[in-house]
Amino acid sequence: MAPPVSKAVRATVASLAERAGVATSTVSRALRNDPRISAEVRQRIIALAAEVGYTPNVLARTLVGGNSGLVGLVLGPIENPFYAELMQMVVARAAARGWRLMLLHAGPGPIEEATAEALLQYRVDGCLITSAELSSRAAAICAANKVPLVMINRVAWEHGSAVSCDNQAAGALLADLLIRAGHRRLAVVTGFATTSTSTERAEGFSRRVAEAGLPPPLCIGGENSHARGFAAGMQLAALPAAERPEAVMAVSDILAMGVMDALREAGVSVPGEISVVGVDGVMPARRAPYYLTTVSQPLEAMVERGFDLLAARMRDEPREEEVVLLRGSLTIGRSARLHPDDLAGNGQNGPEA
Amino acid sequence: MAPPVSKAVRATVASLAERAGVATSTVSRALRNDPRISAEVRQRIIALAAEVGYTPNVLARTLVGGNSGLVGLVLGPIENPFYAELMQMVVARAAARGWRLMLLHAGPGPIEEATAEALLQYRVDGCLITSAELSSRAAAICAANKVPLVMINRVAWEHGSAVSCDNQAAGALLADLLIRAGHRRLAVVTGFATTSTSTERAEGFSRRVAEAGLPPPLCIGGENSHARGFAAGMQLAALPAAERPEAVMAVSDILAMGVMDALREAGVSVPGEISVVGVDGVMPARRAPYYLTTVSQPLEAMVERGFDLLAARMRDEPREEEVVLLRGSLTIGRSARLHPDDLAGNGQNGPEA
DNA sequence: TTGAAAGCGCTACCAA
DNA sequence: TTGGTAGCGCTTTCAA
Repeated sequence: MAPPVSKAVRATVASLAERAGVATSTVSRALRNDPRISAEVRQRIIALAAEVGYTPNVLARTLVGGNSGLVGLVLGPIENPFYAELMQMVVARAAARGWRLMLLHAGPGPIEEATAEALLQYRVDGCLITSAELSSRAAAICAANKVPLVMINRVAWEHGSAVSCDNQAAGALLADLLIRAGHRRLAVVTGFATTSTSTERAEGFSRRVAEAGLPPPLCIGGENSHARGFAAGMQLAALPAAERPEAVMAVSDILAMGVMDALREAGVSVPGEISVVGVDGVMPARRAPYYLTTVSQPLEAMVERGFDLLAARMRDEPREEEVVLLRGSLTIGRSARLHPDDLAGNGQNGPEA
Repeated sequence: MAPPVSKAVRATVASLAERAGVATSTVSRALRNDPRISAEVRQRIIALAAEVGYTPNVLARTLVGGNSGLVGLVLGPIENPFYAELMQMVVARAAARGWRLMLLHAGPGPIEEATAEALLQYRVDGCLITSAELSSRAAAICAANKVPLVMINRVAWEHGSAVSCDNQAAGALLADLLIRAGHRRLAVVTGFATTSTSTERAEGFSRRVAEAGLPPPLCIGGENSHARGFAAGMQLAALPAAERPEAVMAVSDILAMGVMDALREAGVSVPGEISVVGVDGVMPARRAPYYLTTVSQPLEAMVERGFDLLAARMRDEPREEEVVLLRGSLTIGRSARLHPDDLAGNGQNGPEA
């Protein structure tokens, strides 16, 4: 084994061409399986490349006009396990497609302008966004420079496509479930009023409640965090038993977990005295002590469709900016008293699951 | 061929030079504040660049020999909130240093070789690793190509530097705490036997127990997950009360949470009948229903020191590969019965915190 | 089927 | 203080 000395001098098409006694263009073609290279020469060059451990310089390749293979990724606050799980899925599927991820942002708050610049500086092929807080200025930068944008778990605004769960349907599904179980006094714990996921889920829920002729649900919350869910739970627990809702839908699992933690800490039994359901289907909510009944988002499908949209727009396909809505699936847990017929749901959140 | 939709034609040093009536080299220097450019010309060029929305092409800049500004990031399984929190910190600190992150891996299992190749293909300046499972082949690739490697939360092996919490000390600290509280029968719930974090914490704990003349702690576990912690908790709950440990240290918070969930589900009170402590200091463990007593890792300091090490090695400073050990801080919660003197700890994990 | 040469956008070196 | 020019590593005409 040859001991590598100082700055590892990496092989290039030129060095390979020289050693193989051919032109650089021949090396370039052979390495990318261009059909008009004789099998003999191709084999020789490929073998040589492997021997010297040649790695193509993607930067140079991109410079001459190719794709960078880079996809920007903007994540929301990771306190919410949903984003963590989404990220993991994105990483897995990106690798499967041979795309590399540039992690631009993770956390609360808007993405800085300097960060958005990176999209251009590195000639990123496209960008995946899971937080609404890409500043409009940053969005404008992308639009002006034709960087395809796809949002996951958010409906798109001016520019870009989006894939999202059918949040209205999810809210309606849960409303039906709770109403069928006989619950009459209902409540909704909401997230940020500015995010489509929160408002749509609440809307779908409330509409169904209205259609059932029940009084409108009590609405509390206003932020998508465990802490806010906890506060909401305490609020509910403080209500006189006669006024307290019999069932509550939190617009996200993290909120639902907070609600459950607060209720139980306050001595209110879940689901004994109050039923709690959520939306998202995150891992921690599947386990003790929650065993949450929820609508699980089809994470893998969402990410795949998001990448499909991105790929289409990267190919400059003249398709409309589109919004793909995927249906979530009901996961029955033990956090809500349900109608016996509903206890045999698709997914199960319980100790045996 | 179909006419390709015009990609936005971006400004370049050449186009700026032409419009400004100067040479490209002058533009290049002006834009990077080279001192030997007259203020007048510099201003004019900078204004022009701003006017046309010029963005430098980092790829080209890197090609001529500069740094890519790219740092590779390898994460462990995100089921564990510790990795999610670590990631968020890494993103924040990287942005502050003007570095871009290339997210190579997130999840369990080893990093694929194809992924490791990206480090070379994109001329990444360095790589941050938080999972031990960078395959040795991938590590060899980095070593051979002089890509600086820094591990966080793991001790380094052959190649690269590392920054980690003083895990032995953390284990010892918790042992002292529990022993001082009067606990005599102790247990340890371990993670993977192959990760330094798990073994070191268990070692530090066990050594202190031995020094106190107590019988060696019961050891169960073997995997760093909530599920395994839950299983361990069930095992403990099934023990006859006379044999059951009075206190248990889990080597991570996620394990501790699993243990607590299982014990409580089995009707064993925590901390009433058994005390539980963990290590890491993750967010969810700070909240209801855990309020975990734990040793919190100094996340920000760890990331900062990790970046410092990376920066030093990127500058080719001839320093030794080093291991930086940072001390964690005790966070007192309500998951363990403690000596009254210890209840006034540094951090607090409680509803009022 | 292969080669020669012209760049991609940028920086660095050497002159002026 | 500025300009010209030679590449960085790669792909891609255009010729042979």
